Amino acid sequence: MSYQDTFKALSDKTRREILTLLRDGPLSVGEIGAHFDISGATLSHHLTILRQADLISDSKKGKFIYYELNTTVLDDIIVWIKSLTEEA
Amino acid sequence: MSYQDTFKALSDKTRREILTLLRDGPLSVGEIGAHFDISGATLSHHLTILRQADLISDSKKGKFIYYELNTTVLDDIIVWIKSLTEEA
DNA sequence: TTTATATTTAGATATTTATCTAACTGTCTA
DNA sequence: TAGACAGTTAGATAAATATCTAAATATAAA
Repeated sequence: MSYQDTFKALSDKTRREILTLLRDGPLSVGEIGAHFDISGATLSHHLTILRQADLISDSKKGKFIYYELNTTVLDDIIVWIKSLTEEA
Repeated sequence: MSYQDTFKALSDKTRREILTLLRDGPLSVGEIGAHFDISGATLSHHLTILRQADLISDSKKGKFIYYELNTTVLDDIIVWIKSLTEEA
Protein backbone atom coordinates (compact mmCIF):
# COMPACT_ATOMS: atom_id res chain seq x y z
CA MET A 1 0.00 0.00 0.00
CA SER A 2 2.99 2.32 0.54
CA TYR A 3 6.67 2.37 -0.29
CA GLN A 4 7.21 2.02 3.42
CA ASP A 5 5.27 -1.26 3.61
CA THR A 6 6.94 -2.56 0.48
CA PHE A 7 10.52 -1.85 1.49
CA LYS A 8 9.91 -3.06 5.04
CA ALA A 9 8.55 -6.30 3.61
CA LEU A 10 11.55 -6.66 1.33
CA SER A 11 14.03 -5.94 4.12
CA ASP A 12 13.84 -9.48 5.48
CA LYS A 13 15.82 -12.29 3.89
CA THR A 14 13.20 -14.99 4.52
CA ARG A 15 10.52 -12.87 2.90
CA ARG A 16 12.68 -12.19 -0.14
CA GLU A 17 13.28 -15.91 -0.46
CA ILE A 18 9.55 -16.56 -0.26
CA LEU A 19 9.04 -14.20 -3.19
CA THR A 20 11.73 -16.03 -5.13
CA LEU A 21 9.98 -19.33 -4.48
CA LEU A 22 6.71 -17.91 -5.78
CA ARG A 23 8.39 -16.75 -8.96
CA ASP A 24 7.53 -20.02 -10.68
CA GLY A 25 3.91 -20.14 -9.57
CA PRO A 26 1.63 -20.33 -6.52
CA LEU A 27 2.53 -22.51 -3.56
CA SER A 28 0.67 -23.55 -0.43
CA VAL A 29 1.90 -22.41 2.98
CA GLY A 30 3.17 -25.91 3.68
CA GLU A 31 5.09 -26.05 0.42
CA ILE A 32 6.67 -22.69 1.18
CA GLY A 33 7.50 -23.73 4.73
CA ALA A 34 9.31 -26.84 3.54
CA HIS A 35 12.11 -24.54 2.33
CA PHE A 36 12.73 -22.92 5.70
CA ASP A 37 13.68 -23.94 9.19
CA ILE A 38 11.12 -21.78 10.97
CA SER A 39 7.88 -22.47 12.78
CA GLY A 40 4.54 -22.29 11.00
CA ALA A 41 3.62 -19.30 13.11
CA THR A 42 6.68 -17.39 12.01
CA LEU A 43 6.02 -18.26 8.39
CA SER A 44 2.45 -17.10 8.76
CA HIS A 45 3.73 -13.82 10.18
CA HIS A 46 5.99 -13.29 7.16
CA LEU A 47 3.16 -14.11 4.77
CA THR A 48 0.94 -11.57 6.53
CA ILE A 49 3.55 -8.86 6.05
CA LEU A 50 4.01 -9.73 2.39
CA ARG A 51 0.25 -9.79 1.88
CA GLN A 52 -0.23 -6.43 3.60
CA ALA A 53 2.44 -5.00 1.33
CA ASP A 54 0.43 -6.42 -1.58
CA LEU A 55 3.45 -8.38 -2.73
CA ILE A 56 1.48 -11.63 -2.62
CA SER A 57 -2.17 -12.63 -2.74
CA ASP A 58 -3.86 -15.72 -1.37
CA SER A 59 -6.60 -18.04 -2.49
CA LYS A 60 -8.10 -20.85 -0.49
CA LYS A 61 -8.39 -24.29 -2.06
CA GLY A 62 -10.01 -26.65 0.41
CA LYS A 63 -7.65 -27.35 3.26
CA PHE A 64 -4.84 -25.33 1.68
CA ILE A 65 -4.10 -21.67 1.14
CA TYR A 66 -2.13 -20.86 -1.96
CA TYR A 67 0.02 -17.77 -2.17
CA GLU A 68 0.89 -16.12 -5.42
CA LEU A 69 3.40 -13.44 -6.38
CA ASN A 70 1.98 -10.03 -7.16
CA THR A 71 4.29 -8.07 -9.44
CA THR A 72 2.44 -4.75 -9.57
CA VAL A 73 4.05 -3.32 -6.46
CA LEU A 74 7.47 -4.54 -7.60
CA ASP A 75 7.01 -2.64 -10.84
CA ASP A 76 6.25 0.47 -8.79
CA ILE A 77 9.49 0.01 -6.87
CA ILE A 78 11.44 -0.21 -10.09
CA VAL A 79 9.91 3.10 -11.16
CA TRP A 80 10.92 4.68 -7.84
CA ILE A 81 14.49 3.42 -8.09
CA LYS A 82 14.80 4.49 -11.72
CA SER A 83 13.72 7.99 -10.76
CA LEU A 84 16.93 8.07 -8.73
CA THR A 85 19.27 6.41 -11.17
CA GLU A 86 18.16 8.00 -14.41
CA GLU A 87 19.10 11.44 -15.66
CA ALA A 88 16.72 14.29 -14.94
CA MET B 1 27.54 -5.04 0.19
CA SER B 2 24.53 -7.36 0.36
CA TYR B 3 20.89 -7.29 -0.61
CA GLN B 4 20.21 -7.40 3.08
CA ASP B 5 22.12 -4.19 3.75
CA THR B 6 20.57 -2.49 0.76
CA PHE B 7 16.96 -3.32 1.52
CA LYS B 8 17.43 -2.56 5.22
CA ALA B 9 18.83 0.83 4.27
CA LEU B 10 15.92 1.49 1.93
CA SER B 11 13.33 0.43 4.51
CA ASP B 12 13.47 3.77 6.33
CA LYS B 13 11.55 6.78 5.02
CA THR B 14 14.15 9.35 6.10
CA ARG B 15 16.89 7.42 4.32
CA ARG B 16 14.86 7.17 1.13
CA GLU B 17 14.28 10.91 1.28
CA ILE B 18 18.00 11.50 1.70
CA LEU B 19 18.63 9.53 -1.49
CA THR B 20 16.01 11.60 -3.28
CA LEU B 21 17.73 14.79 -2.15
CA LEU B 22 21.05 13.52 -3.50
CA ARG B 23 19.50 12.77 -6.87
CA ASP B 24 20.44 16.24 -8.11
CA GLY B 25 24.02 16.19 -6.85
CA PRO B 26 26.18 15.97 -3.75
CA LEU B 27 25.18 17.76 -0.55
CA SER B 28 26.93 18.40 2.74
CA VAL B 29 25.57 16.84 5.93
CA GLY B 30 24.28 20.24 7.01
CA GLU B 31 22.47 20.79 3.73
CA ILE B 32 20.85 17.38 4.02
CA GLY B 33 19.91 17.96 7.65
CA ALA B 34 18.15 21.23 6.79
CA HIS B 35 15.40 19.13 5.19
CA PHE B 36 14.64 17.09 8.30
CA ASP B 37 13.55 17.67 11.85
CA ILE B 38 16.03 15.26 13.44
CA SER B 39 19.21 15.67 15.46
CA GLY B 40 22.62 15.68 13.83
CA ALA B 41 23.42 12.44 15.57
CA THR B 42 20.40 10.72 14.09
CA LEU B 43 21.21 12.06 10.65
CA SER B 44 24.77 10.81 11.02
CA HIS B 45 23.40 7.39 11.93
CA HIS B 46 21.27 7.28 8.78
CA LEU B 47 24.20 8.38 6.64
CA THR B 48 26.32 5.61 8.14
CA ILE B 49 23.72 3.01 7.21
CA LEU B 50 23.42 4.35 3.68
CA ARG B 51 27.20 4.44 3.34
CA GLN B 52 27.60 0.89 4.63
CA ALA B 53 25.05 -0.22 2.08
CA ASP B 54 27.16 1.55 -0.53
CA LEU B 55 24.19 3.65 -1.56
CA ILE B 56 26.16 6.84 -0.96
CA SER B 57 29.81 7.82 -0.82
CA ASP B 58 31.45 10.70 0.99
CA SER B 59 34.25 13.12 0.28
CA LYS B 60 35.70 15.62 2.67
CA LYS B 61 36.07 19.23 1.57
CA GLY B 62 37.63 21.21 4.38
CA LYS B 63 35.14 21.61 7.19
CA PHE B 64 32.41 19.85 5.25
CA ILE B 65 31.65 16.31 4.24
CA TYR B 66 29.78 15.89 0.99
CA TYR B 67 27.62 12.87 0.32
CA GLU B 68 26.86 11.65 -3.13
CA LEU B 69 24.38 9.13 -4.53
CA ASN B 70 25.82 5.84 -5.67
CA THR B 71 23.62 4.20 -8.29
CA THR B 72 25.47 0.91 -8.74
CA VAL B 73 23.72 -0.87 -5.91
CA LEU B 74 20.37 0.48 -7.02
CA ASP B 75 20.96 -0.99 -10.45
CA ASP B 76 21.63 -4.33 -8.78
CA ILE B 77 18.32 -4.09 -6.94
CA ILE B 78 16.50 -3.48 -10.20
CA VAL B 79 18.08 -6.63 -11.61
CA TRP B 80 16.94 -8.60 -8.57
CA ILE B 81 13.38 -7.31 -8.81
CA LYS B 82 13.24 -7.92 -12.53
CA SER B 83 14.29 -11.51 -11.99
CA LEU B 84 10.99 -11.85 -10.13
CA THR B 85 8.74 -9.90 -12.43
CA GLU B 86 9.99 -11.06 -15.78
CA GLU B 87 9.11 -14.31 -17.49
CA ALA B 88 11.44 -17.24 -17.00
C1' DT C 1 -18.75 -37.50 14.27
C1' DT C 2 -14.23 -37.99 15.90
C1' DT C 3 -9.60 -37.38 14.40
C1' DA C 4 -6.00 -35.57 11.62
C1' DT C 5 -4.10 -31.89 8.82
C1' DA C 6 -3.35 -26.88 7.36
C1' DT C 7 -2.93 -22.48 8.75
C1' DT C 8 -3.66 -18.49 11.75
C1' DT C 9 -3.88 -16.02 16.14
C1' DA C 10 -2.41 -14.96 20.90
C1' DG C 11 0.94 -14.00 24.03
C1' DA C 12 5.75 -13.85 25.47
C1' DT C 13 10.64 -12.78 24.72
C1' DA C 14 15.07 -11.33 22.88
C1' DT C 15 17.10 -8.56 19.38
C1' DT C 16 17.26 -4.67 16.44
C1' DT C 17 16.64 -0.01 15.52
C1' DA C 18 15.55 5.03 15.47
C1' DT C 19 16.01 8.52 18.37
C1' DC C 20 17.92 11.68 21.82
C1' DT C 21 21.63 14.39 24.69
C1' DA C 22 26.29 14.89 25.74
C1' DA C 23 30.90 14.50 24.66
C1' DC C 24 34.50 14.18 21.23
C1' DT C 25 37.35 15.20 16.77
C1' DG C 26 38.71 17.94 13.10
C1' DT C 27 38.98 22.30 10.59
C1' DC C 28 38.64 27.12 9.89
C1' DT C 29 39.03 31.95 11.28
C1' DA C 30 39.53 36.07 14.21
C1' DT D 1 46.06 30.10 19.54
C1' DA D 2 41.27 30.34 21.29
C1' DG D 3 36.77 29.99 19.84
C1' DA D 4 33.27 28.66 16.57
C1' DC D 5 31.45 25.49 13.40
C1' DA D 6 30.69 20.65 11.04
C1' DG D 7 30.14 16.24 11.84
C1' DT D 8 30.76 11.73 14.40
C1' DT D 9 30.82 8.71 18.42
C1' DA D 10 29.13 7.03 22.96
C1' DG D 11 25.62 5.69 25.81
C1' DA D 12 20.78 5.41 26.98
C1' DT D 13 15.90 4.49 25.91
C1' DA D 14 11.52 3.40 23.75
C1' DA D 15 9.44 1.23 19.91
C1' DA D 16 9.47 -2.24 16.35
C1' DT D 17 10.28 -6.84 14.93
C1' DA D 18 11.42 -11.87 14.33
C1' DT D 19 10.92 -15.68 16.70
C1' DC D 20 8.91 -19.30 19.61
C1' DT D 21 5.12 -22.37 21.98
C1' DA D 22 0.43 -23.04 22.74
C1' DA D 23 -4.18 -22.46 21.53
C1' DA D 24 -7.76 -21.59 18.10
C1' DT D 25 -10.10 -22.20 13.54
C1' DA D 26 -11.30 -24.54 9.44
C1' DT D 27 -11.48 -28.31 6.40
C1' DA D 28 -10.94 -33.15 5.04
C1' DA D 29 -10.88 -37.98 5.97
C1' DA D 30 -11.85 -42.21 8.54
